[in-house]
Amino acid sequence: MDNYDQLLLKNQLCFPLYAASKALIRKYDPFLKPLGLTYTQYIVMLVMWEKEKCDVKELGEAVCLDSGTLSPLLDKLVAKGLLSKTRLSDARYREIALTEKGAALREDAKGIPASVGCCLGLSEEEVRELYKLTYKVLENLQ
Amino acid sequence: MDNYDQLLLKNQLCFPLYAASKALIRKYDPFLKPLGLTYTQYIVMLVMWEKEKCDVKELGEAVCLDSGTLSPLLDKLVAKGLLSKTRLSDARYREIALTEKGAALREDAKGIPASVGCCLGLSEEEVRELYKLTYKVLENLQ
DNA sequence: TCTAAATAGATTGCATACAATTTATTTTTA
DNA sequence: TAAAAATAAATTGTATGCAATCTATTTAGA
Repeated sequence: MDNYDQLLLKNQLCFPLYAASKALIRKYDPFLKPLGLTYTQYIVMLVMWEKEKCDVKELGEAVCLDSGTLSPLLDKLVAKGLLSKTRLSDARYREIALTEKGAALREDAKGIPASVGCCLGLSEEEVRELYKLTYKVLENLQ
Repeated sequence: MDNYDQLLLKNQLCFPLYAASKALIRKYDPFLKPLGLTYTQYIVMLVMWEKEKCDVKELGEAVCLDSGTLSPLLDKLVAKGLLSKTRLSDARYREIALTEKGAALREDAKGIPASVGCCLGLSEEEVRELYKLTYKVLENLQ
């Protein structure tokens, strides 16, 4: 352990986390393509299917994205007819809301988690462990 | 467990993996800024510090990036004087090599893994477990 | 109440990512 | 050996990410 070199790629934790994340995101693509969604758009729709309506900041906190990413992305989802964006009485806020079309898309997405999940090749316990550890990292880093 | 809804964001494994990866990458920024590197450039330099020289494809496999990302990124590292790029006798290949300046930068990077590692808030065993699981996912998805 | 501070969201600029295509070169094979 | 297939790297086009800044509005405070 004396010669343990922290600068070797294989001794870095960040790299497999980064690479696994990218690889997993790519696994969604063939399932999301028929729905006309990108991965990031899918994450946003997941939150909207839960919340029905919210403002941009609240949405951003839920998906860990700032307005620099969300603003143009929401415009695209509005253009697709999946979401709507309106000014609130406090005109600094925008209300993002699910449209009927957006709500209907949920049915088409139902099978996706299971389809992707089986590519992982992890046991249920390993999935739980990975889930727990990544959330712990996420919370500690925020 | 009957009402377990796979489409809830909190029931997705992909999201904490994706968000933790982004959060961890951002932790590197203040340490990399003095070296004039981005996170992706740092990952590439990690490999070059090990290999000294290699072709673009080999590098791409090591860092899980394709030529679409690597070509412009390598041009930037060459422009910074950290790497060199030359044609090989088989003129389809380019040899990417560490310059003296690039090799010297390694000293400045030595403390980075430890600096970032302590932000994680994980025990050594948890780090090992997360490392193992993310590599397993990465291998299974490739 | 008038102005300064605060706040939400949009915009700008730069750096990835990656699929798909293109270009340059080498290897195969009919 | 000349055309076809294969291969490495570059280019193109689209979609993030995010820091930094800007704009519009609202709130606080002298």
